[in-house]
Amino acid sequence: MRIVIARCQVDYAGRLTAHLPLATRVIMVKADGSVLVHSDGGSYKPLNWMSPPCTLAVREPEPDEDGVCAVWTVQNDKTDDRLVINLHEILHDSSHDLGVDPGLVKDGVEAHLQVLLAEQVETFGSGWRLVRREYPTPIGPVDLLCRDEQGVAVAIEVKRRGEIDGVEQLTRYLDLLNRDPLLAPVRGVFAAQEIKPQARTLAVDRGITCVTVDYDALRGVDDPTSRLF
Amino acid sequence: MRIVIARCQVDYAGRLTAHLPLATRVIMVKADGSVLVHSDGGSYKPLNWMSPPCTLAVREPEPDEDGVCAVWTVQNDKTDDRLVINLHEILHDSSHDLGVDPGLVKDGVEAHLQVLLAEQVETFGSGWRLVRREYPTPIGPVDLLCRDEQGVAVAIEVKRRGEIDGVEQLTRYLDLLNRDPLLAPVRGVFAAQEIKPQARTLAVDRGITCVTVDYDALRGVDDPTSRLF
DNA sequence: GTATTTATTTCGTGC
DNA sequence: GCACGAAGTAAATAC
Repeated sequence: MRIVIARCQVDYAGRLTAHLPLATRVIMVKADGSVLVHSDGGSYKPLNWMSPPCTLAVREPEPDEDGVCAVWTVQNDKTDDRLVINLHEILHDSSHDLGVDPGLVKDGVEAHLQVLLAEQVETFGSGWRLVRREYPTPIGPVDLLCRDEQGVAVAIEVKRRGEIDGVEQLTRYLDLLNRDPLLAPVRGVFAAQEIKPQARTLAVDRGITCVTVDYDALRGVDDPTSRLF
Repeated sequence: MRIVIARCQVDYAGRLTAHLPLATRVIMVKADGSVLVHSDGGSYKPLNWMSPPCTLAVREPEPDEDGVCAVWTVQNDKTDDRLVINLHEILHDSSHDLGVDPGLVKDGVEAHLQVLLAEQVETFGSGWRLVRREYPTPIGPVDLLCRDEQGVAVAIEVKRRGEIDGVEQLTRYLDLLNRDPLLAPVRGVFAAQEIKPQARTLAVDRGITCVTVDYDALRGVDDPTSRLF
């Protein structure tokens, strides 16, 4: 990992064209050759960057390139994406051996929510039972297929954040499932930690029940031995 | 901007829980208090981070925290998201004044594609004319509304990459527009630089015409004085 | 390998 | 300020 702090001007050409005027920024060059240009604010996203696989070439400035002390060209090895950095003044330059990172361990994503709800289908109503998780259809699996207390089939779409796309997806599943005489009529439930107003409106309009689920509460009831970690 | 290179262990708790085992990494602390933890590879995305607004608190290790030389806690000011960094060995620590960044100038996104197509509706067929760009409907504006060579109304959805969502969106617009007796019948055209097979299948099934557009060719014909820069 | 879905998405834009 | 759509989306996962 090489870290350079420099007054520089950056141009990107590839899927779009972007330009950064002359200013002081941090340039990170990673072991795989990828380059990140960061400012002193904003989010975790760099102002400009080049993803691996790519190659960094350094050249001296031409006589007419006024004030430039070096030109870095980072060329993607597979596409014609290119990043050109005109360095005007280098304020810091250091290299460090970091080794390979052991990587991140995660928990709490949609998959886990689906597992928890499958274990606790009574969240939706007393007497409900799970038919199966990832119930297959020709256009993809439905998250959960259940039977309610009266034995009526219910297709449940699980999202962390419920948006309009999820309602469209569930609608397509319901259309298909209702063609199956062994299942029909099939009701729909849209379950998410948070449901956007537009999504809720569309769902209700289509006769789909919206359920807001509490992830922490589900996790609290969860059997600790089945935890991901 | 403060840059620290250290052997550290990182834990995030918030919308999910994530853990980074002990390893050497780069920690960036930006002027707005945000923190980024980078490894020497992967993408431009940090392994772990905290977005502003947030506050960094540093404390001495407890006697039972073996091998830890400092504990950094980065707490989001608005949510209960928290990042805890256990520093075991600091290999580098420097601070730099970068000033405010003048920001990025972009070109080539969907908006520009829409402008180019609006200027060159004959791309779709000889004799076509533009009624208006961003034609309003109750559920949002249609990218382009045109009349074909026979005067039939056509709603055009423009995307850089044509996916199934875009077809769903155009379908909703067409449903609405076809209720307007002054417009009906309204045809649909799905225009993108690249159209995914599934999206194409769905579009064709719904009687929507798919058009693959060449951005470079459109730009080549473009009047240079109307360019964004 | 390709296609699909998710994301601690982030980021802009319109209301 | 909130809601929605796009992103040089990137990254993980299913097929």
